[in-house]
Amino acid sequence: MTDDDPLAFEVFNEIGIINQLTTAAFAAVLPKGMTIAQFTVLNHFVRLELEAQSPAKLASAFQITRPTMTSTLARMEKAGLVTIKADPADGRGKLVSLTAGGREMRTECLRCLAGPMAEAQAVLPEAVLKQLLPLLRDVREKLDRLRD
Amino acid sequence: MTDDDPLAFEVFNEIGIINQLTTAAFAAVLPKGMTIAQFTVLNHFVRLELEAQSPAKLASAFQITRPTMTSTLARMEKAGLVTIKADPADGRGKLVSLTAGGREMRTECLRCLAGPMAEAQAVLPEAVLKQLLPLLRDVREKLDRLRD
DNA sequence: TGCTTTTAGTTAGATATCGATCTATATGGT
DNA sequence: ACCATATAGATCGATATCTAACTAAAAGCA
Repeated sequence: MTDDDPLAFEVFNEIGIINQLTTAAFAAVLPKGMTIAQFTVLNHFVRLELEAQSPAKLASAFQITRPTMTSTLARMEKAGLVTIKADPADGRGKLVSLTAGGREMRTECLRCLAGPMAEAQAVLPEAVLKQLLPLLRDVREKLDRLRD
Repeated sequence: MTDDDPLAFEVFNEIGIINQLTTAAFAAVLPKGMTIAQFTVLNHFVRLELEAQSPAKLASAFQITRPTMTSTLARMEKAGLVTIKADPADGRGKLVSLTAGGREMRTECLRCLAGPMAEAQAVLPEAVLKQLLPLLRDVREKLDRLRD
């Protein structure tokens, strides 16, 4: 807003607002009971063609803490979107798998997201997005490396 | 991650991750009990040199809903960071003001944030940030307009 | 004036998120 | 083999966020 802020601060501020606007818009159109967090998990399994994955790996893939993933997975299991079994190879671990219902829900979510997505793409010039993507990837990777 | 995603989707995804990384890093260093949301309110008052502001205007400034602002302000009032009075000019409204304690807390937060901020700026080339800022502002404004 | 609509704020209920802490199991070093 | 450390999950308590629904007051309009 003002000029006396560090550049990075203003960048992070814009990013925060954009994140809020997009997640709110997307969440609003998802099927009743579905959330972005849950959709993200469904999408992860399908896109990477995973059979089974541990909660810890899922948490780390999305940069969230294990307790967060525990609670999200519990809701997803309750909703019949995933199954959670003990890991036979590791007494501490669990293995999460997608159910058929989870797969269908992911497809349904994609259908629901298409509208807002198209709206966004309609107002955002492709040139801007193409410029943004590599810059954001660079920032994300550098911040990610900073994390440890 | 994969190539078959719409460009905008990937951009929003990167933005989401960056947001998560930065807010987590900043939140971690704030004084006990302080949060990003509360700091943002403190900062807003000081930067814009506001005497008093209604909760509704604050909510709209940060793109959050009024219920969210209600709860954040309630915690801030309890912590002695702001005062909340009835608006004499509008029977429905309230007026929020910073207390001396709130002002001090904002300064203290800035001190705490300086470290992580410097770390971030150290790894993020200024050139990249300078390129990013106008692009992000453009995207934010367009998405914001889409909201209504 | 009086009714309708809009706006401000709150309350309730839900999810996501975190840090701190606990239990159980695995791993590593002596 | 044994003990110390590290890792996987779960539990707890807190905050931020949303939508839906409610109350009260202002604004608009006939």
